[in-house]
Amino acid sequence: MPNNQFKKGELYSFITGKASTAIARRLQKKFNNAGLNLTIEQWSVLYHLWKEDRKSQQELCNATYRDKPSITRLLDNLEKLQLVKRVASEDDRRINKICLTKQGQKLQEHTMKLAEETLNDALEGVPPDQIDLCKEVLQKVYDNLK
Amino acid sequence: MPNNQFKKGELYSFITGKASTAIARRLQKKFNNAGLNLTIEQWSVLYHLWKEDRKSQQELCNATYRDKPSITRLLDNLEKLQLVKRVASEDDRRINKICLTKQGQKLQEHTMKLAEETLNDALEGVPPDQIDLCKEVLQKVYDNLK
DNA sequence: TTTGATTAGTTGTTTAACTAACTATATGCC
DNA sequence: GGCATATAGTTAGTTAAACAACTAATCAAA
Repeated sequence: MPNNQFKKGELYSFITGKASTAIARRLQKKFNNAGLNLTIEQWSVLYHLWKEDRKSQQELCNATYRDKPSITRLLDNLEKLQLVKRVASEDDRRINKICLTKQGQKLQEHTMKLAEETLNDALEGVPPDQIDLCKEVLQKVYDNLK
Repeated sequence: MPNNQFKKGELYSFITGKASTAIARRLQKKFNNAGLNLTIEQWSVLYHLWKEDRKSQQELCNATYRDKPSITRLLDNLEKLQLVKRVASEDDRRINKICLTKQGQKLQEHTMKLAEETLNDALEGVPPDQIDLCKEVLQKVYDNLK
């Protein structure tokens, strides 16, 4: 086995796991320490609803890069936590519009602050132009695989 | 809510999810298409065993950034597939040395080739120096959060 | 207008991550 | 030797991802 392949393997682990899971774990810990009973996955759904409410489940799939069953279950749990409500669309009865509850809205400010902190922790000492370039590379990777 | 926070949110989603899950999904598909009954997570454990056999479970935890229960279950499944075997250490009976079976060894060449293909697909058109810089940024992120 | 295809969402099943609580072995100190 | 502590690994319970198979509503074309 040529050594080259293991080098690529290292690169693979960088891209697929290490940094991204570290960020998610850090944010999750901040949530837990703040007494917020919320998973990162649930937060990532709320995030897109804070930008624009009343999205359909399909729109949430596209926004969060998840498939439909994943969104169904995440919304099940978010409804149990009374953070969102499914509201049947009047125009098209197949569609659920997902609405934030008061409680769901209230979480925005605090959790976004914790997310910002997490990113600041993560990116400390990384120059802005390198952040931009890294973002470009990751976007390119995503586009390449679309 | 200042718009700045949503910009950071976008960055967050770039780093934590999009590209990395796209790569993993692509490789998983290659495995499935090749008729390999193997998850990416299982493969990532085998990967470290191919580099060096007879690692303890704790060493696999460190190598793969997983906790002990995760490794326990992954090894349960890898044992079911008869790709590895737990062998009690003679020096310290708390320790399991994880050994590749013949079948486990045989998977290396094919799957590493598919992983290399996946990385080539993912990184097509990205100059090597940008790949290196991206890798450095992700390493820095990981170190910042350690 | 009815039939066929498409779209939106749900359910079932398997695999995996994370936390907490647990057992068993080893180590260090008195 | 005996006790406290640390280390290696397992088990239990919840949440989530991926895939396949499913229901219900809509749309389009004959």
